Amino acid sequence: MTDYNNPARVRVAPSPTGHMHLATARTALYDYLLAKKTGGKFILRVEDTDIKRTVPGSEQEIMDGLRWLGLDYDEGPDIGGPFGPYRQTERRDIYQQHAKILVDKGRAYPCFCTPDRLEKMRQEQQNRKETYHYDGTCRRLSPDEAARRVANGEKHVIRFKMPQEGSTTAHDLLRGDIVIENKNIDDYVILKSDGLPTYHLAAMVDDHLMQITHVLRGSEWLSTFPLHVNVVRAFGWDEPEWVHLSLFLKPSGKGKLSKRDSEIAIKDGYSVFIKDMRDLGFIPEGVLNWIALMGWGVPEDDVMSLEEMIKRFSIDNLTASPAAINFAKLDHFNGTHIRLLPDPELAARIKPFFIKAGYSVKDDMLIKIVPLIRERLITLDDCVSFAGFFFEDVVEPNPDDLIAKGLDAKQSAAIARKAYEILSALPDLTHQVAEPPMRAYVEQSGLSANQVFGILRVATTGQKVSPPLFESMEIIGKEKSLERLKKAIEMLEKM
RNA sequence: GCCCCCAUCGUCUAGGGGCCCAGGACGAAGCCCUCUCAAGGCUUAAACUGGAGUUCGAAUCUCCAUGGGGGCACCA
Repeated sequence: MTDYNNPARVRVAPSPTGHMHLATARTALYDYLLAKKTGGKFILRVEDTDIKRTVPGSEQEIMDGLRWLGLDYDEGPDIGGPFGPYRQTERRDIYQQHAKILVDKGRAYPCFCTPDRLEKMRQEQQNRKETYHYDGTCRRLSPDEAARRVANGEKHVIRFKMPQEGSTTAHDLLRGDIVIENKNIDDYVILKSDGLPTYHLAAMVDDHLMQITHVLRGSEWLSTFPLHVNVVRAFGWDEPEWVHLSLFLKPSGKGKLSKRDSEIAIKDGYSVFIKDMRDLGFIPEGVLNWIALMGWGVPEDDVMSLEEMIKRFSIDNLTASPAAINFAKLDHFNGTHIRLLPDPELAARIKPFFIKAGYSVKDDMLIKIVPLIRERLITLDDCVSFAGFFFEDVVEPNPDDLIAKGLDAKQSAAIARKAYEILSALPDLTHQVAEPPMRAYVEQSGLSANQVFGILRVATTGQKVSPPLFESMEIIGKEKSLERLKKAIEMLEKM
């Protein structure tokens, strides 16, 4: 059982090597929930030690993404904090000092093997169908000789000296003890020849120095978990609590979700990148609820706000098995949370989508439209296809759509003329005023409401599917509604 | 190939030895409501990977097999 009474310090530590991914968002969410639940701190640390892979703008995208989701961090590269800097390339000296500590302790050693030699060795081992492992050439160097060569300026890396005997037991909150034979763990490079650390050093040093209490990370780290535990112990530090989260799988369930999958998803209006989510019309509440439940089992009432998630979150309810992502479920949560938004809030959120589609939005009209389309939206972007016609001067219906089901153009025109007659005689077209006489007409004409209202719908909105007819005409206004109806009559008469 | 992790409806999951001929959600199908489309309500189909144990009793514990996933870099 996890103690939720002590403030936790948790961190999300993405590397700025591309677009921010769903999995990063979920780790951040759980981190955030744990921090808030315990009154602790949620920290963003940027792991940018691989200069070659660093993508400009990526760090900003991560920060924007976290804020868009509403996962505001308490400490981070742009806002600082008591344990900074929060960008690993700015902590270079710290890692070098710590690498030296390990070397002095005899727990790490300089390695002068060239990348070429290593690559050749890898090839040979592969040919012999062996697992790649460092052959220990430099491990066998005497400390004096190694020190001399380092002093001579010879190019080198620092490797961690794994014990060659025995086994390591590492404890994970979700999976219990993980035991592995030490001989199966290589002497990993912890400090590269460019002077920057690898993850194995940097993350361990930072987590300790930043007083991280719980490390939540993807289960792709499970295989190097025992190494990390050894590094921490070599320093003589206390370990944080470790939680290896389940992986996200492709929608097919075949293989780990990768950045490539976004290219496929985008064709269907989905994405695995947070920045796309926003543009596609997904809202943070929906995305959060969706990713929260992949890897976290809640018995019932699975529609939750961030606040509710904080209340209900528990590490013990996290699941260890990989989860295939399911965009249909994202639709569901997005639609559900859209329906939960108050009118003015929803209005503010859909406005940019109308504008992006080229409409000039009138706010007074927008607020009236919101209740009509709320329960019809899966994404915010859907507002355009549902309600764009409200901001249109004229609509261009497909003539064939004006013909009611089971009737011909002539009959449809007659109905339209009658409707025009009834509606134009009314003082205004509020739905309370307009609907009763039209219902009465349907009644006495022997036609179906579907037929009559269908013609009116296509005539006034220009589309076969629309928000409720009379409520829509009310917003369009009497003048414009009749104008559109008249035009439709003309179209029908020409057929 | 080697090492590690995981295993309940199509998907996400509840389940901690009897409360389970297995519950919820998404999706699917049907019905109701209905001016279209939704939303909403009701209903149905749909799962404990297999085999050995342990036990009076196993979805739950153990082992093996199988399947799935991850890792095997001077990447994170």
